[in-house]
Amino acid sequence: MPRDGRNTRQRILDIAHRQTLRQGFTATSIEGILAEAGITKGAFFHHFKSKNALARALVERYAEGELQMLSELVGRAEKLSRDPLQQLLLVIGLFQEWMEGQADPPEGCLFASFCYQSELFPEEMKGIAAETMVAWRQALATKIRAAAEQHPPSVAVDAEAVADMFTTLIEGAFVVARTLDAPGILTEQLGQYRNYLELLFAPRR
Amino acid sequence: MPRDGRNTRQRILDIAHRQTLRQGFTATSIEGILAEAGITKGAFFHHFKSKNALARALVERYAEGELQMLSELVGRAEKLSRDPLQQLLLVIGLFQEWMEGQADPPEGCLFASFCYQSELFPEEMKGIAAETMVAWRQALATKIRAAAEQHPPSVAVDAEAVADMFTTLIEGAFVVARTLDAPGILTEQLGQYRNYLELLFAPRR
DNA sequence: TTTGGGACAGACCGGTCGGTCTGCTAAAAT
DNA sequence: ATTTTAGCAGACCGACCGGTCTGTCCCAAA
Repeated sequence: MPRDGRNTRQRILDIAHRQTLRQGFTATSIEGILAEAGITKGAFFHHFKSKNALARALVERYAEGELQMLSELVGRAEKLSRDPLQQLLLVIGLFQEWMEGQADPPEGCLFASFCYQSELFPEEMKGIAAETMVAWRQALATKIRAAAEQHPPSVAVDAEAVADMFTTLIEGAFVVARTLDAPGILTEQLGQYRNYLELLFAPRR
Repeated sequence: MPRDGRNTRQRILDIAHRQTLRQGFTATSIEGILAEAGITKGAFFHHFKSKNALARALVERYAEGELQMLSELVGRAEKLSRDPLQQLLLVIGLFQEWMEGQADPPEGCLFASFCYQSELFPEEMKGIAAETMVAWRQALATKIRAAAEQHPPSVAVDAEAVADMFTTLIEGAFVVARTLDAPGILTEQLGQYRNYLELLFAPRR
């Protein structure tokens, strides 16, 4: 095998990812990627048979990353505490911690970027994003149900809805943070979510 | 004055709005708008001097609508109750009511659609969106502070953060709802928000 | 009745973008 | 040493898209 092309492929994906978050995938021209990567069309079309193939690779890679982060966070939380409520709070806290520790924190969600252009791409791409979100929902909902058993909530708790609130807040926080130029919104809103969970499962005195 | 061109202008804006939510503004070609509107380029460029002017008009009109809805909801809530907490809950409830009553409920937020392409447009367009979001924040934060005075919260309440949660949840809910093909997410998450507010200001027994 | 301008129609142009194709180069396999 | 092939370069093409320009029609004011 000749020289290793995986570096080039990764660079293309990285650059395309950043540009997509900034200008959307449609406005992300292949030539723009080439310019930033310092390569030519030959290189690009050697790695991706079309621009849509690049889109697919982008969301697939992103989905894998998100799923990996989910399992890692849940795993760590389960080792740090036995109580499901604490595990929940830990998942959120560890997520906040991770974000604040990032050198260049995420500027947005790739799924969100594509979802506002959904008509341009095959349905299956939305399916990949949907699967990822459902995975988070299920993982968190399981913990929420377990927490509700050990800490009888003061009001009825819809586990799925409370779980979806996590994804919802993150997606929304990206939009609001970008619009207001206030990156702090993300951790702030996750703090509110933690607050909500604690109130939900707090013993009524 | 010859025949009235305001109808045409409105139709262009309506069609452009819908297409932008579905494919993003970049992929929304002028010719695509013309085809759906049954007009020609002459008509379009008579009403808008450029495609970017159309973008501006779109977000301006949208911002006006959002501000009007804010003042209308707050006004109605203030007439329906004297208690600031109830007013808050009413604003959310009335918003839910309005959405469920819509023949074709909103498919997304125009600000969000533009924010994921922010690099393509002048900064002032983001400013318009920001002003709108800040208006909601301030209106809600005022109510939240008033509610906190009359109903001493069980934990510290960051009025701005709790207010921003409304916008955040809506923006996020649009993304999640579109991705999961589950339009119900929006009212569901607003229900969680109401829940949170009630828990925040509930008397501890 | 004339005329001026707003409301369009539609041909046309220049640039950009996705995609193709041919060919070069270096390293691994034989 | 030769062959093979992944990795890449870059000229080229056709389609599309934003924008311009000229011309037409219609209504209102003079």
